[in-house]
Amino acid sequence: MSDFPEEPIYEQLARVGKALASPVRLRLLDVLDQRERTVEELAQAAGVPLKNTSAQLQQLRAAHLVTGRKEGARVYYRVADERVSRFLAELRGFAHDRLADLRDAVRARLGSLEGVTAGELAARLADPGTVVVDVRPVTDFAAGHVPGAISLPLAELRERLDELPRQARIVAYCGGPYCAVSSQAVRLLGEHGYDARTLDGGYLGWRHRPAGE
Amino acid sequence: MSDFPEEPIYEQLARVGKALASPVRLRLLDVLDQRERTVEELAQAAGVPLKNTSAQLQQLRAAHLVTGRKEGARVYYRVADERVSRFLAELRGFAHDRLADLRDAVRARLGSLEGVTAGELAARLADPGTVVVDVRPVTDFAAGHVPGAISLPLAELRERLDELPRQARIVAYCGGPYCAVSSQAVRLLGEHGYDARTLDGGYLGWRHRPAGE
DNA sequence: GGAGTATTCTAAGATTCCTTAGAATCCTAG
DNA sequence: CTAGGATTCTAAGGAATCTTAGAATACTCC
Repeated sequence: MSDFPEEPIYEQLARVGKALASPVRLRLLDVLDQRERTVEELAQAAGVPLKNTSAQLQQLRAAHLVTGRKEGARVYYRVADERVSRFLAELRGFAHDRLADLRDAVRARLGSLEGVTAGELAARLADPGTVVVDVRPVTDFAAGHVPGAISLPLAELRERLDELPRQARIVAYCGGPYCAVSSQAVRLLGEHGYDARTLDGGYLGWRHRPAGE
Repeated sequence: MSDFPEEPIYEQLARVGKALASPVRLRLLDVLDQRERTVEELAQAAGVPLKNTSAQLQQLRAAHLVTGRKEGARVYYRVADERVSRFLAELRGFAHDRLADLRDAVRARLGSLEGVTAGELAARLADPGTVVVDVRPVTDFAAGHVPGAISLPLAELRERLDELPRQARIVAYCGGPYCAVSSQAVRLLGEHGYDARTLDGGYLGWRHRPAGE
C-alpha cells in the first residue's frame, strides 16, 4: 500500500467516495432522500434484495450519510441531514455535466421528452393555466409536494383524466430525477390530446432548485 | 449482482464515486488542482510511486476528472475543468462537516493552530499591517498566488526573516488544505516573536472561497 | 538511425468489496 | 413468557480493485 504523510486524511475523505462508489448505495440514497422509510419499504422501492439493502445501509451509516431511528420492531432510515441531500444533488449535477454516458443512460430510460426546469415551473406556478400533477403514490405526496400540485398516481390517471381541464398546460412529476413514471404519464396525456410535460429532476430537483422562490 | 431498472444510470453515477474512492486518487487530484504537472512531478509531489500514479491517472481520465496534454516525451495532467475543481472543494467541505474522524486526522497532522479563513484574509488584504507569505516552491507561486503575497519558501524562511517587518501580522499559506508546510512556518515565526497565522484551506481554499472579493 | 528518457500497457498476486445464506437479536402482541 | 416478525450479525464464495514488475511504445536529442 502506498503511503504518504497525508494518507490518514485522504483515507477519511475516501470514505465518502467509497460510500458513493456503488450503484446500489446511490440508488438507496436517492430513494431515502425523498422521505424516511423502513428497510423493507426501501428495499421494495429501490428494487434491491432486502439483505443487500440492510448491508449497504450499514455502510452508509458508517459514513454518516444516513441515520436510523428505531420505532418498535422497525428501523426507519433517512438521509442524515440537509447537507447530505444538497451534496447528493451536487453530485448528480456534476456527473450529468461531465459524463456523456450518464446522459445517454438517462435518455435510454426516460426517452428524450423536453422537460420543464424547476425554475421555469416556479415562475409559472401563479399562472392558473398551468396544472401541476404529482404522479407519485399518495404517501409520497403527503410527505411533501410542489405547492398547488394535485395528487394523481399514474395507476389512476387513465380513469381520472376528466379531472384535468382540456386546455390546461400540464406539468407532471414523480420522485427522483431518474424516475420514469412521469414520462409515462406525459406520454399518456399526450395521446389524449393534452399539452403535458415532465418536470426535470422530479420532486428532488424541485427541492434543490437554485435560489429564489 | 442486484439489478433494478435504473441500474445503468446509477452505474454511471457510481463512476464518479469510484474515482473518489481511493486515498491515492484524491491526493493526486488535490495536487493537480493546484497546477498542471507531469506524471513524474506529480508522483513526486504526492508521494506516490510512479507506476501507481500512472495507473490511477488512467482511471481519473476514464472518469473525465483529469485531462492530459502531451508535450514531447512528457504528458502534462491537470484537473479537467473548473467544475471538477469546485466539486472537489465541495467534497472536502462536506466531508469536513460530516466526519469527525476527518477533523481528527487533520488535527493530528497540522496541529490545532488557529487559522485565518479565506474570507477574513480577503477583508484584510487592504490593511498594510497584514503581510501575506506564500511558503510554496517558487514554481507554484509563479503559477498563481494571493494578490500582494510575497514568495518565501519554507527552506529559505529562516535566513530571510529580516525581510518581514517585526510588527506585521503575518498570514502564511501553502498549497492544499492538508499541507503542513505553512503550519511549520507559523511555528517557526512564532518562535521568533512574530504574530503569524495560517490560512485555512491553503491556496486551494483561497481560490474556492465563498463569493465576494 | 540509435541511445536515452518518459509514460503506458500487460499481467498477476494480494487485498478489498459485494452478495447472500443462516443464525442471532430485539421488538410487539397475545 | 412465548410466538412471530423485522432487522442485523457472521461468514464465505465470487468479483472487482490495488499495486507493481516487466515489456512495449513514443518521443527527443545527437
